[in-house]
Amino acid sequence: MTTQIPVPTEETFVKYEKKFKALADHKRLEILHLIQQHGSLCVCDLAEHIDMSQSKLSYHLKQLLDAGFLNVEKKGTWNYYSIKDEGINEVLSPSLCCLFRNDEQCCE
Amino acid sequence: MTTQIPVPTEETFVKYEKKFKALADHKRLEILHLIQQHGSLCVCDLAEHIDMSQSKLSYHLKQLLDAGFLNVEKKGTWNYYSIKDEGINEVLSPSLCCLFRNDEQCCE
DNA sequence: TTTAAATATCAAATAAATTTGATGTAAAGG
DNA sequence: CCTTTACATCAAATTTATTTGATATTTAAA
Repeated sequence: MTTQIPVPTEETFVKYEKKFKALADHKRLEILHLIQQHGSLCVCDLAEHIDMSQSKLSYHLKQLLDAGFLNVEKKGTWNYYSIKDEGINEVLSPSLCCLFRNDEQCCE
Repeated sequence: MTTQIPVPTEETFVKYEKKFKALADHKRLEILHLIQQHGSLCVCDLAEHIDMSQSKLSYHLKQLLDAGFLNVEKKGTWNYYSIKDEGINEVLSPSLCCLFRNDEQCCE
C-alpha cells in the first residue's frame, strides 16, 4: 500500500505558480546566478554586469524577492541582494541549485 | 580553492526559462499532478477531472509537452499523456518531484 | 542646508501569453 | 462511404507581464 503525501490544494499550486513565474525569465535567472557568484550585490553593481536599466533591474529583483529567492539588506543608500538558499532549495533540483545557491553541499 | 561548474551560457538560462514558463501556471501544475496520480490520461479523461475546455486543455498540455515534462502515446483516437520523470527530476527539488513524478524513490 | 547618488515606484506603452470559438483531421464503427 | 469521437490548431479577442521614462524618497556627503 502506498499512502502518499496529502492531496495538494489549489493553494499549493498557486504558491508554486508564483515561484515558477519568477524563475521563468532568462534575465532573472542570469541575475540570480550573478548574485550567487558574487555573494551579494547592490543594484548599481549588478547594472555593470548585466546591461539593463535601473528601473528594469529593480523590477526583476522585486519579482525574485517576492517569490522568496532573494534577501535584501540596506546599507546606506545601497540595497544589497543575496541568495536565499532555503528558497532555492525548496524548489530546485540539486543540480540547478548549484547554479543559484551558495552553500557548501553544492557543486562537489 | 573552489573551482566551480563551467560558467553557464545564455543558452542555459534560455533553456530553463522555457521549462519554468511551462510550470508557471497553477492549472498546469494541477494537470501535471493529475496525470501523475493516474499514471496516464487522455485529454477527454483529464477534461472530466479539471473543468476546462478541450482546446484549452490541449494548449496547456502542449506547453508541458514541449518543455519536456510529459510523454504522449497515441492509441486509436486517444492521446495518452504521462509524466516524463527525467524531465521533472532534472528541474525540481526532490520534495516537489513527489507532487509530479511517479517513480519509486518518491514520497517515502 | 544643498546636492548628488542609489534605488523604488508609477503610469503609459508595448509585448507576450492565454482564452475562446471555430475549423480541420484522423481513426473507429456502422 | 458516412458519422462520430478525440483531438490539434488557428485567428481574434482578452488578459497579463514587461519595458520605458519620469518622478519620489532616502541617505550621505559637501
